[in-house]
Amino acid sequence: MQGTNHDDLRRRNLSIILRLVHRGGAASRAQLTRLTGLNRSTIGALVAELVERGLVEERMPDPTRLAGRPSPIVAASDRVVALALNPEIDAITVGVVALSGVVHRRIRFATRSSPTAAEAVAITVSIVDKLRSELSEYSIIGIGVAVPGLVRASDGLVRHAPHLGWVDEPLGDLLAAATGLPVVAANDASLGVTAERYFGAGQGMTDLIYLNGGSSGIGGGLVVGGVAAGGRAGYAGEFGHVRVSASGQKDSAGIAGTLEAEVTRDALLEALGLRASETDADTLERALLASDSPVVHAEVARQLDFLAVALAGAVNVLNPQVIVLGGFLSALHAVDPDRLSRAVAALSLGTAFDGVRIAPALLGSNLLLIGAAELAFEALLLDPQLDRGNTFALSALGARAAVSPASHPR
Amino acid sequence: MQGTNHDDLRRRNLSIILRLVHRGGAASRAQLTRLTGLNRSTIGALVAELVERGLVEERMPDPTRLAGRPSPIVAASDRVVALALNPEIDAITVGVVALSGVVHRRIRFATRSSPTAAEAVAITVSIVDKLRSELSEYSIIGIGVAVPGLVRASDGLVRHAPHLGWVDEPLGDLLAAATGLPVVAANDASLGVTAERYFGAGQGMTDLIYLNGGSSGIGGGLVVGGVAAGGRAGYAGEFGHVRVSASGQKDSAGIAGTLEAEVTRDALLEALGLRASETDADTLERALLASDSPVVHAEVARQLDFLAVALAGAVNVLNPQVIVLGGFLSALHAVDPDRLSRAVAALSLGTAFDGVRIAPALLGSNLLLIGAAELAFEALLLDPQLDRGNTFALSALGARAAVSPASHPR
DNA sequence: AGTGATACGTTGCCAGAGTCAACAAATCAT
DNA sequence: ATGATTTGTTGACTCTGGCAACGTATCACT
Repeated sequence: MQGTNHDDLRRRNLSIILRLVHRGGAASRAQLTRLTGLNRSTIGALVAELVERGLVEERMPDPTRLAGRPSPIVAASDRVVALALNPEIDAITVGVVALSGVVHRRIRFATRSSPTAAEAVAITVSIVDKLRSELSEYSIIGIGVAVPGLVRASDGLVRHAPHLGWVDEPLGDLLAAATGLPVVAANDASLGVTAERYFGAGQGMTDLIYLNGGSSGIGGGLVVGGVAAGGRAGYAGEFGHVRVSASGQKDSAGIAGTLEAEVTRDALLEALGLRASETDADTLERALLASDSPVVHAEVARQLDFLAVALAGAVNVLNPQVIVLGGFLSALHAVDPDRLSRAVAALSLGTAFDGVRIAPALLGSNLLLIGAAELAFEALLLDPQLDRGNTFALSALGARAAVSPASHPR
Repeated sequence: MQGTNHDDLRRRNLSIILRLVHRGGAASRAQLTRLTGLNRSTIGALVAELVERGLVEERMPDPTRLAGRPSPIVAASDRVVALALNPEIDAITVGVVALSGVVHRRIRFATRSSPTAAEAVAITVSIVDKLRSELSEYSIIGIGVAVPGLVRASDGLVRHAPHLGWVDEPLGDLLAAATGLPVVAANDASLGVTAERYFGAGQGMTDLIYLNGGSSGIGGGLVVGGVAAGGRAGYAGEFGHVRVSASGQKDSAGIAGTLEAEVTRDALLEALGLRASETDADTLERALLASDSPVVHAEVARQLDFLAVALAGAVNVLNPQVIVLGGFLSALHAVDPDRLSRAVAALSLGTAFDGVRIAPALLGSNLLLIGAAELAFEALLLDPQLDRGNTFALSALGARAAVSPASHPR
């Protein structure tokens, strides 16, 4: 329970304004005045400080059709960026995402085999090194990592990433040492919920559930009472391992009858007669919608019914406003939204399900990059007055081979 | 996204101090200084304001064995109270709970049959009326109601309380009109979690799950990321209706195979050969522990295994620090804690279950009164500067029959 | 075009809250 | 009794947001 003093007050207000323009998009000063309830002069002073720190930019007019003096538009800067990293089985993806929401760059480096943590770091460093000249024009806040597995929130230790074959890999520390930048890492699904919550299907929601179906399982995340649920150690959101059936079918963790064991993309592909390697999310959805095979329909119905058990459980316990489905779960939902709705309704309390919307995820392939960048931005959003040694980090990166990280000043 | 101005700052700091002494018990000024990080002089001023408002009292010294000038002890007032109300099938319980945590009074009014909402209000008013002289010495903040059913958080409308047979009863409005006091109502289980969180087995926890087993079902509540989860409309925490089995056994809401359908107190009593009416929670626990009947053991094992399914699901999704079990679930747990632990471990991700403690609820019969009072105190804790017209309310109460509530000033 | 209305940024002054430093007070240790 | 230590108290200070008057930029109507 921290007390609040004068400095905190300023910080908070700066933070609130920066959050507003970052998450809500550009806004006029007048709008900020109304949204925050602060005085015009105060907004003026706060915006001025943010401009001076290079965090926001003021664009003039904007074709306004209102009477009165036009209000300058305040927008989050394009030049303040976070690096986003997403290691996967067959590729490392690095993104350069601006505070304004723009994804400046997105580089996918395909790997022959699943990379080790050290390889992932090396590849990231080499990609970033190639971008040096471009990056030198930006202020780099830090690196956000979306890991397909369980990550300890405190230090970015990857506890267990089954698909990558990583166990207790100190990815966060390795990356920080190699780049000199602050690194934050989290589970990919929980970053998906962050992205969808601020920029996608969950905008403005305080209670939402997000489930993502990937090739290797089902993950998810949740927002409860406006707070992203991390749990005791950041492992919350593992909807895939919730039990939904009495069958003996086991999932990747060896637990029987779970959502992940019953609802799989592979089973859908098999029913459709498609190959996993050549089927992305959109193709799958189109194929499912186009199919009139009774086998496919039966499989879809079976999976929807199991999905409903998990969703109903979550509805009863969390009484959310919206359930967002991503990946192949979105395709599954698209085939027969009514069936899913009815099944969830049948298995949940009427009052709790009342008003719950089931919606497909809106953000596509940039989802994880945006989520990961958001994670890195969080420190800045929390304290816009924080000094950032971005130039340093970059030079450190260039000299990485020659100088040991420990010898850098600071 | 509200901005913070000077007044808010003061309010926040007052709020933080009041919360600290209310929830953490009495503390010296020096301790408050350390806890909040605020300046000594600031703490002095803030405490002085709280004293002046009658919300806290300063007791002198306290046998301290430290060197230095002794610091006055700041304690929440005994004279600032909330009324707590808990309507049940066979009784109405009214409590007078002080901000200090003391339960001044607890009056149980047995009813022959399940009371209607109007009857509950009438009984409450008459009980409060009898306490008039005692209450006149107190400052009454408001009324908190713990309802065994679904309550809309915004206005205290009881949507559905199956055991009382209430549907859409505007209990909150009725009580407010009859007493002139602010009324807040919530589900009894979610108030249980509040009470346990602040004063019981969940002290200091940011992520906890609470399940309570009552004679008529299983309810619960949860705290996620330090925030009590209410959900979209305050219906969160209905663990009883989560599906745990493929059986056709239906629960009170007509859903098959749920926790509430499989895990019941009646089944335990039947196995033990006991009568519901003459068995309270303690008796049940003792009987279960003493029994060596294989029938009883089998039933306990069966129920524990189903309970484990629900808990494991919650563990996977929420990654809590502690699971608190109340009511007959506490007794069930006491019989074979290891079995439950092992079963939950087997059904949840190792990393997510790692470090989760399963503990019995600590607060006994005052649980709901404390939780309900806490609900009523919340407004005061949020804004200690709020003016309260307590004297008014009391006189209004006495004159209730003669004067219509609308004609009261303010 | 000219004029008024409207909306908004700017400026200088003010009030309130927390900080700071010096001092006083109350205890323990020697 | 003296000093060390911890803490409350007091008044000067700083910083932040509020406020009101003023200036400015647009729209709408004549």
